[in-house]
Amino acid sequence: MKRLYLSDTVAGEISAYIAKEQLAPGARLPSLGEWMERLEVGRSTLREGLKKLQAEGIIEVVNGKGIFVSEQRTFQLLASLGIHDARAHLLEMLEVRQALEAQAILLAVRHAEETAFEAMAGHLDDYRRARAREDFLAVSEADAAFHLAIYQACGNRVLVGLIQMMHDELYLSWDSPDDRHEVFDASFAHHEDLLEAMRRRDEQAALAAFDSLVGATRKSVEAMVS
Amino acid sequence: MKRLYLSDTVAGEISAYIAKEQLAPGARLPSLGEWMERLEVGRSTLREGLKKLQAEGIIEVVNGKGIFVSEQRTFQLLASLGIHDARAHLLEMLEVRQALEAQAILLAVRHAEETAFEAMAGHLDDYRRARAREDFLAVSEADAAFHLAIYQACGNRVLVGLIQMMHDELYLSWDSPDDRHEVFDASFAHHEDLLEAMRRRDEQAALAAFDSLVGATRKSVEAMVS
DNA sequence: ATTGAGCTATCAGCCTGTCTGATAGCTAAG
DNA sequence: CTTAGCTATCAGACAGGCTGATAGCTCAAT
Repeated sequence: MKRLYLSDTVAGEISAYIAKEQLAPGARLPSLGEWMERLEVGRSTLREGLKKLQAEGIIEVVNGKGIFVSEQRTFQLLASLGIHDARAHLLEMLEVRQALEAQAILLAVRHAEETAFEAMAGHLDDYRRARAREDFLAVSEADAAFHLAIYQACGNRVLVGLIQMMHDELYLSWDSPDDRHEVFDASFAHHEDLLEAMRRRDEQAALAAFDSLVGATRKSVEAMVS
Repeated sequence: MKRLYLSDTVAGEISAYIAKEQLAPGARLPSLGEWMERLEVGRSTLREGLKKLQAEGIIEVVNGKGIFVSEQRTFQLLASLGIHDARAHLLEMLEVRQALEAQAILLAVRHAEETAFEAMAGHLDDYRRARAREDFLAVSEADAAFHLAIYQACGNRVLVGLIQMMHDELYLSWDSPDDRHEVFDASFAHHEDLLEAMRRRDEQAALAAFDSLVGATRKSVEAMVS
C-alpha cells in the first residue's frame, strides 16, 4: 500500500486545474504564492509537486516569468537513459543520429522505390528555392522533409521512430536557428551528391556523401558547445 | 537554449551515481543529509531533484526508511514508437542494433584504452571455456559481457543506453535460449577477429568482422521468424 | 515623438532552521 | 522468549529570507 504524499496531491490538484480551466499550451498558471495560499501548502511542498509535473512534461517553470503549460510533450528519451543535461551530450546524440541515419540511407539505397527518390528531389528543389530567397525557416523545413523522406524510404519503422526521437531531442536543445544558416549553406551540395548516389544505388558513394554532410554539421555543433 | 537549474543537475548527479556504483534495483542510496553534504546543496533543492528522479521511475523515496533504486524500470521504447508486436519487428530491431553497435565499435577503435581491450579478451576467454564445457548459459553471459565492454569503451553514454534498451527489448522477445547454441558456435571466430582488429586500431577490419558476426545472427533470426 | 537607460515590482531558484511523522533496532520488563 | 517502550534515524512539511531573472514603467537625452 502506497503512502500518499502531499506533494503528489498538489501535483494532482494543479493538473486538475489545467484540465478544468482547459488551459492551452503556453498558458500561464497562477504563481507560486497564489498556489501556496490556494492549496494551503508550504513552498517546498508546492515546488516538489511542480517538479513532478515538470518531469512529466505537463508544465514548464521559468525563473523570473512564471509557471506555464508545456508547449509540446517531449519523448523523454534522454531522461529514460538517465541523462539530464542534454547540452552536455549534444555531440554524443549527433554521433548516434549519424549511425542511425547512415543505416537508413543504406537500407533506402537497397529497398527504396523510384517514387521515393522523386519525392526527395522535390524537397531538394524547395531547399534550393528557399535558400535563394534567404528564407531560412523554409530551408530548415525542406531539409527536414528531405531527410524524413529518406528515413521513410528505408522501410524500417523502428529506425524511423528512433531517428525522429533523436531529432526532436536535438531540436529542443538547439533553439537558435541563426546558427544553422551557415550549416545549411555549406551542406547543400552534399545533399545533391547524396540523392544522386542513392538513385544510382551506389551504397559507397551515398555513405561518403552523407559523411561529408555530417562533417559540416558536426563542426558547427562543436563550435557551439565549446 | 534551456536554462540549467541546480535541481536538475542534482538529479543528474544522483542518477550518475547509480550508474557508476552499478546499484541493483532495491539497493539503498545515501540519505538526504549525506547528499546535502556531498553535493553541497540545500535540502529543498535536493528534494526537487529526487522528486524528478521519482517521477521518472528511477528511484523511490520512502518516508522513514530512505531512498532506493526502483524495482522495475520499464523502458517502453517500442511502445512509445507505437509498436506493439515486438516479434513482428525483430528484424528491424536487429538492423537498428547493428547500426548502433557498428558505431560503438568505430568509436571504441578510436578512443578505447588498452585496458578496455584486455577486459574484452577476458570475456572472450570465458566464452571459449564455457563453450568447451557446453554451458550455454555461461556462453550467453560471456557474449553479453564482451559486447557490453565494447559499448562502454566507446565513451558515448547515449549510445550505450540506446543499445542496452534495444538489447533488453530483443531479449524479451527471444525466449528460447536453445535457438542460440548454433549462433554462438558459428560466431566465436568472428568475435576473435573483431577483437584483434580493434586492438590493431583497424577500423575497416573491425567493421568487416562485425559484419560477418551479424550475418550469422541474422540468418538464424530469419529462420526463426519464418 | 522616439529611443534608451535605469528603476522597480514580480516572479522563481535556492538556502536554512525547525517541527512532525514514520520506521527499525535496541533494551528492559513481564 | 516475548513484548512494550525508548531512541536513533530517516523523510515530509513548513516559514521565511536571500539571490537572480524578467518585464514593464518612468524619465531624461536626442
